[in-house]
Amino acid sequence: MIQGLNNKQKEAVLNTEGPLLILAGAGSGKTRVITNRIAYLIQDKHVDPKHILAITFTNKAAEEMRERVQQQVGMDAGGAWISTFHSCCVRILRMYSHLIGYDNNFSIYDADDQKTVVKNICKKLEIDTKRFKEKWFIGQISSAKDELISPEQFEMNAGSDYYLKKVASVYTEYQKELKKNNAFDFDDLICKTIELFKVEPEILERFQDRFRYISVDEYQDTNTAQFKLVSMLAKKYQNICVVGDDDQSIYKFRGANIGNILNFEKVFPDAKVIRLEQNYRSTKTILDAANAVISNNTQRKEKILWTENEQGTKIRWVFADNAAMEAERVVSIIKDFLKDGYNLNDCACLYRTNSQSRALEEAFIRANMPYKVVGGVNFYQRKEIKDALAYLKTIDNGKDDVSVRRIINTPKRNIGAASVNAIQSFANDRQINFYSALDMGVDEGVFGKAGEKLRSFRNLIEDLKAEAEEVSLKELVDDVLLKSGYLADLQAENTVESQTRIENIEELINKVVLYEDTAAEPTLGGFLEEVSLVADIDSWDSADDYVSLITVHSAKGLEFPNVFLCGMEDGLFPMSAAINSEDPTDLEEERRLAYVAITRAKKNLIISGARWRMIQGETMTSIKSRFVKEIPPLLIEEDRNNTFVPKRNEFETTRPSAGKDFFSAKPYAASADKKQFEVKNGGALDYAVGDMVHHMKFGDGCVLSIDQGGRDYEVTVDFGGEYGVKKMFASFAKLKKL
DNA sequence: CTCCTTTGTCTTTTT
DNA sequence: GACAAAGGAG
Repeated sequence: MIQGLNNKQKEAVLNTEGPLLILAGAGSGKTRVITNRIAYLIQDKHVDPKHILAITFTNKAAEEMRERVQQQVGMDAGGAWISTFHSCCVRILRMYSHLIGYDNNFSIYDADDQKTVVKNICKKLEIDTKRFKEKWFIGQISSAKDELISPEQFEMNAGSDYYLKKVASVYTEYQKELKKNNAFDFDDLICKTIELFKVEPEILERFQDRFRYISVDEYQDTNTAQFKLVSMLAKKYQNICVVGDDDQSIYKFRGANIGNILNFEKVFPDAKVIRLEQNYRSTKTILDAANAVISNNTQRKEKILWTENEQGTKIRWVFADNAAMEAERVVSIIKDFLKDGYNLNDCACLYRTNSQSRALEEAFIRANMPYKVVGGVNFYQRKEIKDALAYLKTIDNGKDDVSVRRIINTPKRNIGAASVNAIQSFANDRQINFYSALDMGVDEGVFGKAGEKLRSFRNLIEDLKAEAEEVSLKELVDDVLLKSGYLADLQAENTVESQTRIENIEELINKVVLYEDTAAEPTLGGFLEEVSLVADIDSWDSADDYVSLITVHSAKGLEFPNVFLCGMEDGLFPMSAAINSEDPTDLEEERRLAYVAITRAKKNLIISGARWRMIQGETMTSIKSRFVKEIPPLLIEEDRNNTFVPKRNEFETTRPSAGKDFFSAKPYAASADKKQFEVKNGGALDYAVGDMVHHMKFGDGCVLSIDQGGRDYEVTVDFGGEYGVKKMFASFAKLKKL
């Protein structure tokens, strides 16, 4: 069990009794320690697997850990709970949520559902959603829940503050609404489990006795509520092991509380602390760079990560002219790696924001190189999938108003807002759920002309409900799509888009089949639950050969021989919001994110950026990220194939909001359109000094001068009036001669 | 009631 | 530029 572990790691594995805090630096083998620890408990200490609870950050990590434990122990560790906080809580709530006033077949609401609920509440409370965004309320409510603040407490804390009072009223309504719909949001899963434990101490004790050995991975990213939950569970036996690295805390925005690392020793006073500081993953160069960057943070536990690995190659810095060319360069470097014997899945492109994947994707498609975008628009967030799931949720949980309202007119049944409002007010009058109101109202004939349409919808749902008891899940889903007319509608549309939607639905059916084949006791509720808790990263599979395109957040916990860190420009990474924030810890969080990104690399790290980039439809110019500048120059070299156009930096001054519309034209695509680019710039412009020209934004103006600047022309135009004299690049301004 | 056009917002990051 | 939400015409 402890072979091949270093002394510190051994110590961490063998210390099974009592509270233990493991501070594990990046690449220090913490996953290995946790799995070995669990295996050691089962095999050497003869602990029954059912007494073990291991919390991981993603389902993927849980699955992997389960496999590795099984491999080591050579037996089924099935009795052990290895899961995420959320799945763990769902499991508990499915058994006992009736004790806190919910049905055990509750729905789980995602961000979209939350927004729908809040939107309705705002309408009811006459809150202007232009001034107060639904998202803002959801954020406030979520942070409150992360800190275990109830609506009542929130109201009290709000005092006479106008804004907080508004939030309090929405929060109160929101909780009422969710309860009425028999639904939990993600935060509720944690909070309501805690509530259950508080209300029913004997249930808590049952779980305390069950989970005598608890471990929590990625401890730095737990929030207050999650910490409270594990503390409660571990209170009786005190065998709790948490593993984390404060330098990799990147979820502050989600309520993660670094204080948990400090608090741990307060809540568990005899906690032992073990530091894992030897890195087995990266070359010296990469590790030195990571250490240099993170040392600029003031808010951290000082630690020294070291490695016995070789020095390795220098980090490469690529600064391309625009995002397309950056992507081209990434692709060509990957081709070089392939020549060196690497596979595609040895390579990953990491970026700060999901929107950056597009430029890379285009380059990969052009190069005919297999790639996979991890994350982006989650499969389960697609319209067609959400629609299908809303049908299933309606069948499973008739109280789920959000789902019923979603599908009542999808596909089109000529049931409009008027009918929906009529049902809602009927429901309000009788204090019943939306669907019950629909059901009763139809029978009592209170909906007038719309009655027949509503009746056939009601009959459809009742029909499917009855069927759900009889047939397999797959048959049920098939029939939902068939009898609702949803599939027929898509087929009739017959567009490329509707075709992809059908394919996605087929994919969903595959997942249903897979679930039915693998689950011990497949149920509709079980399927819906599995589906609502998937993370982006869960779909990632290291076995297939493709390049991974992934956000830095999602890449946490992964490692690749060759890492491309793309879009390293000031304003993008770190984001300008963090740069301009009054709170200096925002920038530190960005730096930790950069640290996470750098430490994903084992052998080669390529950092790239683009001088010009389209952001929200506007082209911006940027400079090298401050984080790249924090890497000692000795460790980094300029990419040889860099194209450098010095003149362009002059335009930085025109950048932020003042020069908003300055480069309002389409960026040219990279090599595919290169010819076009050269013609446009090498060839003569069709206007000259003194000509009148037209600009999309500024209107008509007179050309004052044309200068050769870098590889483009700089044109100065006097537009007169409010815009005055503007300087711009010919290829971007798209001026038309009048 | 639906469809089409226009307008506005958005990009941090996710269980 | 992309997408959702709101507004207006049929």
